[in-house]
Amino acid sequence: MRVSIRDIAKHCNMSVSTVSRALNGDYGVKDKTRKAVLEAAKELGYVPNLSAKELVSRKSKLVGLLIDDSDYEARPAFFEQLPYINKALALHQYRAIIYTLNGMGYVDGELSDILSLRNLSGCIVLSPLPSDHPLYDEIRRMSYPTVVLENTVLTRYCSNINTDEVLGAYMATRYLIDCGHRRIAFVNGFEAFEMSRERLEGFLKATEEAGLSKDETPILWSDYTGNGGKKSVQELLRLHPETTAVFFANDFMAMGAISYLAEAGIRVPDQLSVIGYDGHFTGKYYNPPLATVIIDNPAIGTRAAELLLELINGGSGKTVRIKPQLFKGKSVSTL
Amino acid sequence: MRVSIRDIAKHCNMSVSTVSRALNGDYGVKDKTRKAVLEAAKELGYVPNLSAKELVSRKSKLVGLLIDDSDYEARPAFFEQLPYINKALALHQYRAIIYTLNGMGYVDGELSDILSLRNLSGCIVLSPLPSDHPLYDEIRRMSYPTVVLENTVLTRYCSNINTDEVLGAYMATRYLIDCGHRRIAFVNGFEAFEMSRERLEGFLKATEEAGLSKDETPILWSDYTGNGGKKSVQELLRLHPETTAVFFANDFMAMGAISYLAEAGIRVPDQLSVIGYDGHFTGKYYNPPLATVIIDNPAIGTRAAELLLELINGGSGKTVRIKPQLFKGKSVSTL
DNA sequence: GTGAAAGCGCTAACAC
DNA sequence: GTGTTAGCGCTTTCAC
Repeated sequence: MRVSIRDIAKHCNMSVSTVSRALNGDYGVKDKTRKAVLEAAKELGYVPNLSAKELVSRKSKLVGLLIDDSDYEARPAFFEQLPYINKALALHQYRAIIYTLNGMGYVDGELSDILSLRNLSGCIVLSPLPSDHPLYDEIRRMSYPTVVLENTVLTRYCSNINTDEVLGAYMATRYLIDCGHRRIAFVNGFEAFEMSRERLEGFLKATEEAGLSKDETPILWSDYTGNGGKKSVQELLRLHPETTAVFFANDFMAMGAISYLAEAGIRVPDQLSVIGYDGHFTGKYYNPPLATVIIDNPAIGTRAAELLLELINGGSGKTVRIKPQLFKGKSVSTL
Repeated sequence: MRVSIRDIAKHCNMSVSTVSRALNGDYGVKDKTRKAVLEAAKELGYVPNLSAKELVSRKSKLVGLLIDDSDYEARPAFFEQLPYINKALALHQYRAIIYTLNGMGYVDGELSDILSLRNLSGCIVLSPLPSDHPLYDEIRRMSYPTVVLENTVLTRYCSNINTDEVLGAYMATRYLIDCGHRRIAFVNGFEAFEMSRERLEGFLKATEEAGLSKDETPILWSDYTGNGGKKSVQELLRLHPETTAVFFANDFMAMGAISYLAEAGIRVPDQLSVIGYDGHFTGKYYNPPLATVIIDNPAIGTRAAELLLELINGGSGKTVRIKPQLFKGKSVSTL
């Protein structure tokens, strides 16, 4: 049978409350007592029962991780963040339950239910969702500690963490400009995402600063997938054949485009320069190695977990911005 | 305050046990009673307290997902499987806790502790680990429902699920042979992994069947990373310049190699044919689209969860093999 | 510094 | 078919 604190108490000739206090590092136990308890616990192979702990304390050392239940392509960042989230949580004995929720079929109140069902201490919303998604409204009304990625949802109980997307897009565009390009197209992802709009802002900032006209810098809207990138670049070549460089709002679109261009006999970067966004790790093995803006997913994962722990411990919601970094690769030529 | 079954009982003028029975779909309650309870539950906004349920029933609807806490490159499959695992589990109200364990620093007994700490119903070991890893020994001794991926650990309480690696590697090699190649190299990953040895077996089966000699079919050992692939292809060109096709035991090695080859001015597939393994989704956006063997991660994820649920419900350990599928891409030429 | 006792929300005998 | 009651393993007053 399983060893409980009652067994330890018996073994040590003490009461269960003393054992409990000793085990939990509370004050009010003699060093000697604590030592005896700890020893007995080890000897008997005691493993605490968290269900019991959670029942009485009305909270668990469990947090929810929410990701959108969509295609894998839509959420590469999550998977680079996860180990870091887990590591930061584990430092404080927290664990993560993964919820894959259907972004489309979201039912109001779902999140609150998820949280209260298991007495979760809080949650991290990892997938970017359209800014007007009901989940965000619910978070604004809730009083559960929550951290939201890639979206601004700031309350007493909710922190945000984002890459500085405006800066990232600015850096990418600026790099193309610095390489002598003036005919620069931007292929963006879904407009409903806050990050898309911010990336656009960064693009515009750089092009305007360089005095490039709207005609020189066409903007296309796509869907963040490789296929979408392929289609967009086809359209781009048709409508704006004078383009010399394209900034794709993520790496997969850039890859899909380059793959298509190669088949069409258009060489990257000799005939067309391409830069992506995200810093997906396969980019460095791409042919050619893909210029991109690296998002610091380890930092985001770690900070997201830390922000959540702060909220759980009574802190207030805040916003954190992570700096991106340019990776030049070999997909951009100098004119 | 939070609504409990006691509140519902009061509200309906019944006892808590009746409410409990009604809520849990047990027999022994009149339809009318159940209906009243269900209605009251909804009206009052009742959310069950799983901690309490778990405490008394001594088990939870929680399973552990174990992944190795190594570089992202080492575990792409997991991330394609996760949504399917989650979906299959959710069908039976199960949820997954993610444990990132340090494969290197594994302490004997760790897994059992993880499982008993939260009364987990079982676990799925998702990352391939060296066959002699102590974790597998522990699983062989344990009596917790466990599903192991990519390794043969079969007990009363432990099922396996694997891709048919021998077949997959055979298909890849056979494809190269069918395209007229006779000088075929194989760049494998870590030998300590069961899947590596099986992939080798498939390679050998195909080459022997075609009557190719050992000299014609050199074997190199690498590490499943893009960088490793790059280094291996360099070595290969030096030692076996007569090679016309290379089979890499995963896609990232193949990508790293192609990326290097392009820089070195060697065209794929014109001068050297390349096929990978895994079917990583970025392969289809690669330049050129990468020939590979597609592992059916959705099926593996779903089946893994189902196997675990079977074990939890008293079933016995079994082995399941999933068929891989050839994707021809454009990285292999016909001689 | 330690013990006794109540109770967290729920299930499962056992009675009726 | 429904109610009563005794816990599940633990924390936390409140005494002493």
